[in-house]
Amino acid sequence: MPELPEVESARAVIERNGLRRRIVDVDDSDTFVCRPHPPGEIRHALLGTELVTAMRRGKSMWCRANSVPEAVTLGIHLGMSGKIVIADSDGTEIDGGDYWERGRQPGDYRWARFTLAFADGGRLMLVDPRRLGRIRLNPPVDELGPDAQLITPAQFRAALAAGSTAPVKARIMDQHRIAGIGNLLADEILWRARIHPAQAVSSLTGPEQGRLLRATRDAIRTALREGGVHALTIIPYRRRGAACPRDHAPMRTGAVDGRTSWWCSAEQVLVPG
DNA sequence: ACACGTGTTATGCG
DNA sequence: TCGCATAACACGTG
Repeated sequence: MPELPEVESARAVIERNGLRRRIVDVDDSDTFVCRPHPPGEIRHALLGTELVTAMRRGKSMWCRANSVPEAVTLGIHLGMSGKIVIADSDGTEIDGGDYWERGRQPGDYRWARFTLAFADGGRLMLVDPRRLGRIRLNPPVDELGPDAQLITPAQFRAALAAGSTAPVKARIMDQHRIAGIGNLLADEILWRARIHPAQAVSSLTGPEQGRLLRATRDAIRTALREGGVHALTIIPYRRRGAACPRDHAPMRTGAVDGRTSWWCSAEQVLVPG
């Protein structure tokens, strides 16, 4: 389910198949997913327009509509269980990969929480069982940190600004500082960098910061190339009884930043500080 | 029946 | 006001 690589897949789906199609109907009746907009507000803003761009920063996407006189952007966030599905009038379904299916079959739109209907009969849907995804107009994307895929060394150092006792895992998952890293990607990055998830950011050494940036880039590049976070090395070893695939020490688990975390008991050691 | 969850955000506390 | 921890959100799955 969606972290940066999956969201990028969804963005590409919209870019390939959702742009330059006239919007003739909008279902924005799910007030939880479309909050804070009242029903009809998003519909009114988009009727008669076409989406013309599909952008992404971190896990957030937004599409510019060719509305006049004022520009409108449609913000899309997949949450934990959201997926973009585009179906043509003949029922052919184009999706963003297999990152969330859980037995769902093409044509099963029970959990369509938001729908754009196009003039040719096609539809773009946010399919989202848990309804933790979100649709809104003009999302404040500037509040997000730099995209984790594109972040520069200077931006990365700034995001790790010292003077904080926060766990490093919480810091790299803070979307306001670095955008795009979720729970699974964070575990992979920290495992690659051989850093304990609960290590205080203020205690990270220069070499550790360097390893962290390299691991971030490598993990994201791999996940993008392989089609999602499922392809990352450590994911199959996030389970009771597993051994680290590098040194075969037992994997440990615990809650860090309120999230289930897994790390190698030998290579990722919590040091005081 | 019950706990869990790959994300975000409101709330409370020091 | 800031940083941080926690609960809440919603609902399918094991």
